[in-house]
Amino acid sequence: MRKKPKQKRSRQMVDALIEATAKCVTELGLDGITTHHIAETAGVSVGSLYQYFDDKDSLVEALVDKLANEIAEALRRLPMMEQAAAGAEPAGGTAGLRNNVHLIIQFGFALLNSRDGLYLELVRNWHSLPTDRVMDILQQTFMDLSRVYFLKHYQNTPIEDLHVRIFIIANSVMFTMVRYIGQPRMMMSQDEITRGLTEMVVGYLSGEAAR
Amino acid sequence: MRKKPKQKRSRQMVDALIEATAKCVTELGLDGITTHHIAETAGVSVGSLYQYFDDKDSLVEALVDKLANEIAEALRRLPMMEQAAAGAEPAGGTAGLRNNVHLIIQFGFALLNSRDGLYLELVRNWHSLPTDRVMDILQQTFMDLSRVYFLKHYQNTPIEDLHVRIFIIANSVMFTMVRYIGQPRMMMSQDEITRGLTEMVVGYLSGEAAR
Amino acid sequence: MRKKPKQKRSRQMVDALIEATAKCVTELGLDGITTHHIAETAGVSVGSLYQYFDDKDSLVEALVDKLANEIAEALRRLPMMEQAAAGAEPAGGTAGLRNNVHLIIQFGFALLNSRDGLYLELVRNWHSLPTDRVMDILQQTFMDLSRVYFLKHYQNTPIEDLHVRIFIIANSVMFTMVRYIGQPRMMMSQDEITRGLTEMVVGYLSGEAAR
Amino acid sequence: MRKKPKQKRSRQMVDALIEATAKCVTELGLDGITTHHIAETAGVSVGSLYQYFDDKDSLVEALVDKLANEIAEALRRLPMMEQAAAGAEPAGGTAGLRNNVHLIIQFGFALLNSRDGLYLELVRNWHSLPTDRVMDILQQTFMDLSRVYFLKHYQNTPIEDLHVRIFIIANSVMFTMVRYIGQPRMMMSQDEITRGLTEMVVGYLSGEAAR
DNA sequence: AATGAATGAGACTTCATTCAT
DNA sequence: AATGAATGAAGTCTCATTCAT
Repeated sequence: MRKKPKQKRSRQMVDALIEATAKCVTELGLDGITTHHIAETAGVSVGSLYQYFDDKDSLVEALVDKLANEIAEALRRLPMMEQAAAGAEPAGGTAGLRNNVHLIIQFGFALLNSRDGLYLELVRNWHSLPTDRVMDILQQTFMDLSRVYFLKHYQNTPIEDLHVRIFIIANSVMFTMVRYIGQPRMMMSQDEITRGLTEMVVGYLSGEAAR
Repeated sequence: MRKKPKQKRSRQMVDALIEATAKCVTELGLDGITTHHIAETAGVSVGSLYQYFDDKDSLVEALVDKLANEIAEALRRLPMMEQAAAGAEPAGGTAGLRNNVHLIIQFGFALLNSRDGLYLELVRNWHSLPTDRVMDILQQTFMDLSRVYFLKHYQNTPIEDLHVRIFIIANSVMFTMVRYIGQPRMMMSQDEITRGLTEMVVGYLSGEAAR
Repeated sequence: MRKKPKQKRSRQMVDALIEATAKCVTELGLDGITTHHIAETAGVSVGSLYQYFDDKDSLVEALVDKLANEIAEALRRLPMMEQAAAGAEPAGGTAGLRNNVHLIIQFGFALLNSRDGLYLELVRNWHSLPTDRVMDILQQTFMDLSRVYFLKHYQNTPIEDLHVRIFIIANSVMFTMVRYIGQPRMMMSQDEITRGLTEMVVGYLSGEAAR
Repeated sequence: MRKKPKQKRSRQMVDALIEATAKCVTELGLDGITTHHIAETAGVSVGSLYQYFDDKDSLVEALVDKLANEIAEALRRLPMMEQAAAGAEPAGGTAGLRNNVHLIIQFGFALLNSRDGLYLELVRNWHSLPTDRVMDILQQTFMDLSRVYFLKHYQNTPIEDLHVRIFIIANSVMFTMVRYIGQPRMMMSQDEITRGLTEMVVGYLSGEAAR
């Protein structure tokens, strides 16, 4: 970012531009956007755009950053997360785990379907984006959540490779969902996918080898 | 494809162009390639390129097609596949399944790491490619393989949602691997990922709910 | 036209581009022009061209439009037209008609010879241009003029097929002139053609069958 | 033309290429044709095309030449022409003239509408073609025909400017017809145009000033 | 003679970025 | 600070013509 938006005016401008970028991405796809489109959508001139952002990529980066924070925030507000944060004892047994996994996956689907597919488009193009921060946030969040469970139930024999499991699960779930939504002809219901993913994840997290 | 390469000469040209496309993709990324680059890499003129392909996209499509066939071929040559095709009885029990899953995942990693990351780059950009055929091939292959196992072991109570499981597994495994390889700072070994994925997949396929 | 040239600067640019197009057409022929040529002639970059016009055709269209208006304006300023517009009584008898027809044909020749043959080149290529508007303007003008005469002299028995006569005359005169000018080796003088055309037109308009 | 087609094979090839050119022109328009299209339509290779013609323009030139001869031939076969050639006395008075003019104009319309608009397209593009020869042929023909009439009827006072009149008439008639056919929305019938043109021409040829 | 693969100059158009006002 | 006109490099694709076989 070229300038630190200290003044109110500037922050408004920056926000407007980021939001315009979001709109353009949903409407034109990540590589359909142009600086003119974004400026026009934001109701400002291209010149102003370059006053606040070094180049087109910085804009997208800022958008991704913003969304990452939004997601982190939304995650933190999930019931289970708040409970965990509050030090509450998680629902015991596999049933509780399954329930929470299920909720998170539903949350993921809701996210990917929200904002007119903005997240979907961004996840699709994650490889040309600085998505790492987002994934980090997600993984960290899941990690925190999982740790609570495992500290609780298997504290005697802690899982060594938790970070590996989290990595695998996060990516498996996320990209399976994205691929599913992207499918034109859906040969299976979202509910089936949700249940399947839940099954897989719970099995993996609580499986024999986990102990 | 604009012309049916009947003559020997033509097929060479087509192959050279596709191979040049492959090279350019690995060197410049999928959306860094240009028709001139490809032609130059193939050692011919742009005109020749358009003599054999309608446009740039057709070239990429041809490349994807070719690779899809290569992969299908390679899969068919995997020991377990040949045995299955030969009607051989699969190794019994979970151990046999685990072993095969492990082998397939290793095969996948080998594939993604081969060709200087060509596959990696293509999978990354699957959303802007006619990847469906490839995924179809892969899923079909896995489906065939899985069926053998399940017909064998659970023929009394066949798995209703096999296609859902295959979809989930194929995407989970593939994109987790891609994400792993794409990670600049690897915090875990490929072996850990391989074992983790194997664990997850086997658990999912042979879990309680599968019966 | 891509942008409404509201600002002074814009209108200058648009005019410069249209004028450059005119120059290129006279120098290179209608299908010898290129966007780069035009931009260069106008002293701007190709990009600017596309800032104001959708494509090459739009430019030519704008040129034709502009010229059409110029011609219409010039016609309106012809003595006979002003008189007619003012409701003045046209010179009586065939002599008056002949005189006016003669003047219009001379005007036509002057037009086709002006601007370094710009009009000539455009009329030659009328079939690939939106020339309809121009012809409409011309025909309408002639129609108006003619009507005055005929209302005056033959009001008892108005000419039923006036529009047919105008169509025939307009095209006959215009293309005969164009063909004449295009002839490399002129075997007859422009004056002879002018008189011949006048003769033919007057004869046709005031002939027996006209009554 | 690069080679004189002495052998039978060659002449066939040349004819096939010219005919293919004709077909392409009617189907694609004069500036839609490509050498490949023509060669393919003729059922030969591009190379062969260049064996017999220097370049694309030579091909079109040959086509125009061929058509010019066909037209000349067709004209010569018109009843009035045969009679004139046979030294027969033309039908006396204006009635005979009118009748013949009418027939020629109908012949012209038939020609322009024949061959799927081939002639139409060529006349439209006369300016980029070596049409002069054709016009010469037509004018000469008309000149011959007219001369018979005028020698007969006005031999005492021969028309000085016959060539001017012929030039004017030929172009007037031809381009008025072309323009008429080209009109998408026909606001008048072909018959009206034919009669109008006849009227004009006859009036011009037999008018006061002609004597 | 015939073929048709190969050539490559050149046309059109886009769009990130700059800079004078 | 804001504007938006101007830039021009770069990319895609066409097609007349040549030349090795």
